Amino acid sequence: MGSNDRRQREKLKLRTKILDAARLLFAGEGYEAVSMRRIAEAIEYSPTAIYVYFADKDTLVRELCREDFGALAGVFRELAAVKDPVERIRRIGQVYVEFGAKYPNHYRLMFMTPKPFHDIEEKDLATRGQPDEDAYAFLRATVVEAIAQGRLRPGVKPNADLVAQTCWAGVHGVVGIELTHGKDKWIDLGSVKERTRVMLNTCAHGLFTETNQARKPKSAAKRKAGKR
Amino acid sequence: MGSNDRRQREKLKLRTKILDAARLLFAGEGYEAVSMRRIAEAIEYSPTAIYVYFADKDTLVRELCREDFGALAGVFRELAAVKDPVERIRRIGQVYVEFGAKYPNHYRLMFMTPKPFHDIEEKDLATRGQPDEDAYAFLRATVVEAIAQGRLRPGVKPNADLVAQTCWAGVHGVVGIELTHGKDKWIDLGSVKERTRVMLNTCAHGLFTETNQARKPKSAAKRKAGKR
DNA sequence: TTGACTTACTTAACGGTGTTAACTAATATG
DNA sequence: CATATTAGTTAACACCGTTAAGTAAGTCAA
Repeated sequence: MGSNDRRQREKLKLRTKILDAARLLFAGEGYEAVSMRRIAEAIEYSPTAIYVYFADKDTLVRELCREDFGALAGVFRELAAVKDPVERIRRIGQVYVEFGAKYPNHYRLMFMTPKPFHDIEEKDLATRGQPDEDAYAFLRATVVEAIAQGRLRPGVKPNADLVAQTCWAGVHGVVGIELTHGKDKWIDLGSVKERTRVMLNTCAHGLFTETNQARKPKSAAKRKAGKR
Repeated sequence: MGSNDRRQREKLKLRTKILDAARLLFAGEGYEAVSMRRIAEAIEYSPTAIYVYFADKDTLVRELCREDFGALAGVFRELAAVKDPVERIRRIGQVYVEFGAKYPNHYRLMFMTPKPFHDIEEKDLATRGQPDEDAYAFLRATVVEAIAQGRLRPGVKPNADLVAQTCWAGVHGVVGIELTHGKDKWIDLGSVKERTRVMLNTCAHGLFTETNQARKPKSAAKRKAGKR
């Protein structure tokens, strides 16, 4: 039955070929440019062959994004090494913006396009492993940690989701403006890097307190590890 | 020559009719749903008649958005009455988010879709009166005022564009998340209103200082007007 | 080994899209 | 009154995502 294995391997190979061809078009020219017919031409199959591997165009492109955003989740996992939770949030934000700026079309699809109505309420396993959800979970966990350490600025409601969503919205906005208005001439946009820095400072000062609090310099001085 | 006038009036009337038909489709179902043929059916003309009035679909829909966003610019103008610049920025943000949440498709087109490459560099008059540019100019002017009053938090670089863009990115992110993930089940999103509030507090505390500074309670006490 | 079944793929077509070319009828102007 | 312009038409082009129907090849039980 080894031939069955071979057939499966070949199937996977074509599937990969489809994804690669689609990725090339998508990354460079965006969702609209990815047409079933163009992919078909690239892989030298008929357009309908693609439907053996993917239910429709949207499924195909989303799968491609899911794969590529796995890389983002990977970088996030490395950031677990950053001890200080507030500093970790800064790093998450930095990485997030870099990723968005690097893969604008991926970002647009994943974070600027509503998901197609998944009408069956298959909440459990179907949605596991989605990089956007994982990324949010990671950010949220970091916020939980910060709250547990009493790092919230007085007056900020200790709601992990609310705080995480505010941080997310901040960097999300920076990316969004970059992608949508980055090439406009009427607005004097500085570098993404600087705008990200200012946004992260704003979130840090607006939502959290520094490790070294002015009033308790001694107790804070103990926690030197994990700072940049 | 009076008949010429009448003809012009009738032309304008049909133009308006086209825009209204397009608006109805666009607001409810989004850009894709606005097809030249659907509009044509609604106004009982042939699809090509539309091209007498608008160069292409994109021009049509953008014109429609431009008109509707004039309302936003109008609300902004009212906000000029708010004396305290930081408070005014909060109000701008509130109005901005409300508008985005109310007209998601308009917002998506204006602030989440890159403008089609306007290849001729007609920077001057062609782009005047664009509501997005006006809105940004208004926000920026308010930031300039805040800076002039020495309201920047120490450590924030006194760059009006940078600060304005950070505020903008903040609320832009709140709207973006609402529009894209507002109906997702995997994320625990609170109300837009609350998320906006937290974001605006974050910006206020992260970028500015309050009028009543702790160290100078007397000089600050004089400025009671314009505060909520 | 043969016949039934399954898999991987093809061709042809359906109903849609934005847009253009060519034409017509009505109006405005010299 | 002839000519030019305007506002609208029909028909077509070149795409699009997707499906139905058919085909050739491989698998597998009898």
